[in-house]
Amino acid sequence: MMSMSLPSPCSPLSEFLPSPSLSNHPVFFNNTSKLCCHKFSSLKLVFIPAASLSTTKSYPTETTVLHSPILGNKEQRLYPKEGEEHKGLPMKEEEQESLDFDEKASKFQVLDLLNAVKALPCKERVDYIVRVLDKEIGFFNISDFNDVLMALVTANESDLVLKLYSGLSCYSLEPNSWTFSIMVRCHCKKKDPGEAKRVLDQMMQKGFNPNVATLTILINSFCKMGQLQNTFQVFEVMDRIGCKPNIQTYNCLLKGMCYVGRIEEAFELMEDIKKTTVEPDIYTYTAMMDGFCKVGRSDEAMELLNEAMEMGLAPNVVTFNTLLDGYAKEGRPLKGFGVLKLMKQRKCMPDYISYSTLLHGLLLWGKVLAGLRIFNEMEGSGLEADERLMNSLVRGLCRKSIKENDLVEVAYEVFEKMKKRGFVIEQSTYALVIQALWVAKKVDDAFINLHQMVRLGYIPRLITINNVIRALCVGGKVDKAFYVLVLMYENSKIPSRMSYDLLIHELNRQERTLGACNVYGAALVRGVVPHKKPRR
DNA sequence: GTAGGGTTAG
Repeated sequence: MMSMSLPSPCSPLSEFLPSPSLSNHPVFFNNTSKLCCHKFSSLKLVFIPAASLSTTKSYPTETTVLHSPILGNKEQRLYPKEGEEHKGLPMKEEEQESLDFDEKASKFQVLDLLNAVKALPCKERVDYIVRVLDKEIGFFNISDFNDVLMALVTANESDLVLKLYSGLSCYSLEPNSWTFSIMVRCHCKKKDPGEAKRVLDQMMQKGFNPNVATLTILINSFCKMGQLQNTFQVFEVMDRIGCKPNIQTYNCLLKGMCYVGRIEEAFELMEDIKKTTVEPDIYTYTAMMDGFCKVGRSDEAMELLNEAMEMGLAPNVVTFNTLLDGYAKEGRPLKGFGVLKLMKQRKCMPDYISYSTLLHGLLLWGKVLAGLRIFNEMEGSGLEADERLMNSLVRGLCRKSIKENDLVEVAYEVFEKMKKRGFVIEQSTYALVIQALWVAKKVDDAFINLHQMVRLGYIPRLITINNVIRALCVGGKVDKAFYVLVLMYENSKIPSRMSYDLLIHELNRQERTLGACNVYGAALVRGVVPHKKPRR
C-alpha cells in the first residue's frame, strides 16, 4: 500500500490552488498548516473534530445566530428536489438542430427507450433494455450501453442503472472511462459519495484517469454531506493525477466549508482563489455570501456583493435572494427594501422567492405594515403568495388590528382573497379573524366566519364563542346567538355555562320567557346548570 | 467526447 499524506482537517487550501512554485512542496504544506491554525485561533473559529464532520445534524459555528439553527435543515435544501426537472432531457429545439443526423437518431432512440422503460413494471425493465439493445436495434456496444446508462442517471432511475451495470460482464462488455464516470455520477446522485469514491478507485486501477467534471461531482457530493476530509482526499487525487480544479470545483468546496461552519476558512479560500488564474465567478460570491448570511453576518455579505459588482460580475436573482434571506433571518428584514431597490436598479427583477423570503421575514419580526406593502407589490407584479404565507399575513394583520383596531378591513380583504383562491384557512387564522372582527364590532361578519369555521370542522375556543354570543346579544340578535349554540351541538361540543347565561339574560331582557325556558332546559339536558334563570 | 456549481418559508 502506498502511504499518502492527507491534508489535515484544517486544510491548507492553498495546496490545491494552482501555484506551481509551491504546490507539492512538503514544507509549504506544514507551514500553511501552522499558519492556518494561527489565523483561526485569532478568529475564534471552532475546529470541528474529524468525527463530527461526517454528520450533518449539528454544526459548531463561530457565531451564534439569533434565530433558528443555522445550518440545521440545510441538507434537504442542498439536494435536488424530487421530481425536479432534469437538465438535458428533453433537448431544446436548437440543440436538436445542431446535432447531425446520427446523433439525433441515437438520442431519440435513447429517449424512446427510456419512455418505454418507464411504462413497464420495475421487474421487467432491465430485461427489456437488454433485449432492445441486443436484438431490436441490432447493435450493442459499450457506447450504446453508456448512452442508456447516462439517460437513466439523468432520469433518476439509479436502481436500474445499478442493475444494468452489475450485469455488464454478462453482455461481455468492458466498462470504459465514460462508464465509470457515469457510475460515479450515479452514486453521487444517490447521496452515496463513499460508493462513488470506490468506483473512482476502481476506475483508476484500470488505468483510466477521471477528468475535472467527474471529480467535481464527487467533491460536491462529499461537501453536501459535510464530509470535508473525504473532499480533501479527492483534491489529493486531483493533485496526483495533475487534474486542475476549476472554479466550479472550488465553489463546491467553498459551499462545503460554509456548510460545516468553517466560514473564515472559506473566506480564505476565496481570497486565495483571487490570487490565481482561476477567476471567481458570481457563484463563488453567492456561495460566500450565503455562508456569511447563514451565520448572521449579512453586512459582510453585502460588502461581497459590492465587490462582485465592482469586479464587473452581474449578481442575479439568487445572489440577491441570499442577501434578503440573510437580513430576514438576522432580524433586520427592513434592510430587504434596500436590496429590492438595488435589484430593480440593476434590472434584476425580484421573483417569487425574493418576495416570499422578505415577506416572511417581515412578518416574523412583527413588521406587519411593511409586509402588507411587500404583499401588494408582489401581487401587483403578478406573483401570488402561497397559502401559508397568506395565512401568516392575515394573522399578522389581525393581531395588529386587535391591538390598534385599524386594519380589520385590509385583513378581511386579504382573507377573502384567500377564500376565493380556494386556499385552506388554518384554524388559528379563523380564530384571529373572528377576534379582530369582534374587536372592531363587526358582529355579523364574526358570526358568519364562526359559522364557516365550525363547518370546516374546526373547534373555536370557548372565549371566541362567548365573545360572539355576547356581542350578538348586546346587538339584540339573539336568534343568531342561539344559532351559535346549535353549531356547537353539531360539532358535539357542549357550550359553557357562560354561553347559556348570556342567552338567557338577553331573552329575559326581551321578555321572551318561553325562549329563555327552552335554553335553560337545553342546558340541563346537557348537564349544565346555568346561573341565570328564566324570568317569570 | 459526452457530464459539474447557487436562493425561501411555517
